[in-house]
Amino acid sequence: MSLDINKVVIKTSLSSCFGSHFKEVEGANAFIEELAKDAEEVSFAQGEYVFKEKDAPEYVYIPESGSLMLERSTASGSRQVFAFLFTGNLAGLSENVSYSFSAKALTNCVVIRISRKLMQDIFDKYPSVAKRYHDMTGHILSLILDQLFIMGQKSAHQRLAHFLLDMEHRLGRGTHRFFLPMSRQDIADYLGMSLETASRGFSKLKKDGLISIESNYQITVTDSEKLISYAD
Amino acid sequence: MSLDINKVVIKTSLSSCFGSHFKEVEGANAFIEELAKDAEEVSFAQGEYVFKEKDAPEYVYIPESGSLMLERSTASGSRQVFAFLFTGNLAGLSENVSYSFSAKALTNCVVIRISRKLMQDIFDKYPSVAKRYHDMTGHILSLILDQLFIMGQKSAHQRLAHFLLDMEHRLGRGTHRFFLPMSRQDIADYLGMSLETASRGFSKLKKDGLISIESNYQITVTDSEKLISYAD
DNA sequence: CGAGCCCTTGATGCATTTCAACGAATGTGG
DNA sequence: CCACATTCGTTGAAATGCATCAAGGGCTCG
Repeated sequence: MSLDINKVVIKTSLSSCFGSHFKEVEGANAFIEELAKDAEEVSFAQGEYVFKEKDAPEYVYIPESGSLMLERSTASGSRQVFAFLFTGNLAGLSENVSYSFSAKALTNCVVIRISRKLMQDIFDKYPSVAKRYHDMTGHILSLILDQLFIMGQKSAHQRLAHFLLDMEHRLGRGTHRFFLPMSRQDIADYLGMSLETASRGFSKLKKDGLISIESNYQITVTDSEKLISYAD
Repeated sequence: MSLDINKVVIKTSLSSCFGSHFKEVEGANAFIEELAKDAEEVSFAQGEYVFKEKDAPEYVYIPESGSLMLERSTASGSRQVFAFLFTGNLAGLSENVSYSFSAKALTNCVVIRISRKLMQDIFDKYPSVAKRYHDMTGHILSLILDQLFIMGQKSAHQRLAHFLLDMEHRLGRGTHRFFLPMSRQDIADYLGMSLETASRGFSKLKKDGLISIESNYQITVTDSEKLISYAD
């Protein structure tokens, strides 16, 4: 039940999650001290579930290394992927009765686990922290609206192009090259298309010279402008 | 700059928005007093915009009578409808820099307009009210996730069936009969399909005896069970 | 080297879009 | 009050994008 808040990966994850100027927020330091006492690092192997739908939402989670996927499955076996989470993203923020989705480890990963009770106690003491957290919720809401917009508007190949630009931005660390931690099936379930359509999309973008595929998961965007205009 | 909080429609709208037990929340009464002083009723004619994308998000809005539609349009003229709002729903809750969508009046309507500054002041004074508001945001987030799920999973006709069940629930006031305030085009843009596909969906559901169409906008669900299993 | 897994590619069929015409309801001006 | 225009919804036919079914290829691991 303790967290080494001096570890670089943890500092990085927290500041990426709560924002770079979080330390200036009143109560931020107290919050971090509480994390040091009560939060934990937890490891998950690839394919394990960090939490499942219907679990009581006792914690929120911040990936420190590795990737997660938020998904909801139906009785009939089909699945919708809601989001992919990387270092410093936040999972499980706003459900009350139970989670409405599961979080699955895409890779071996380490997550920071924070109890909701701790969050709530800090919110009660430090409204500024609560406000920041609420802003984060609003930001996530707007990201989901963007996703909804894309799902409603674009053709399958356009959605894929859009997805790749998002991944380039989030995984590329300033370069055009990135490693996808998820399978074609995961991508397809995220974008609401079949595995085959996703695969054909990759092939087409490659053939048209917009991306290159070093290996199945290693992608480079070779023509950002065209990819952007294709995704438009 | 004042609101008659004793008017029945206003009481109804507020309690439907903030929840029936809101009065028991610490600070709820103070909040309502502030509304009485600073909030306003504003009227809009059918087709007018309550707010537009890129407006500074100065207010939040609660429809008191009539219906709103939240939409985002592209330069190329296409449009995604994010939600339909009726009495007691909430619009504009969580954007920071600007709204990421516009709110259009589907009918002549009256909305309660509350300044964000007032909300923030109350939140600072009464964390319980802030908490309730945050819970509402979380609830909306889960509604949008449901919508995203539906968009990713279902066929066009299934999405339409799902939509009609939602409208029955929200507009039917306990009966199976309801009046749709939006056009076929609006429905199509909400569900990510063409106007014609939406229309064919209505026709099919009617032919199969799951709904009856008294007029273009007056719908009765005649076989709930079948409609539910069709939407599943 | 073979097994298993994931990805790719091809062929086919179906769902949905697009294009086009028609019909119903509403409003307007002669 | 009736012709006419306008708007919105329905329906049909053709075209197309995507899913599905099916086979094959490449990679990894034992």
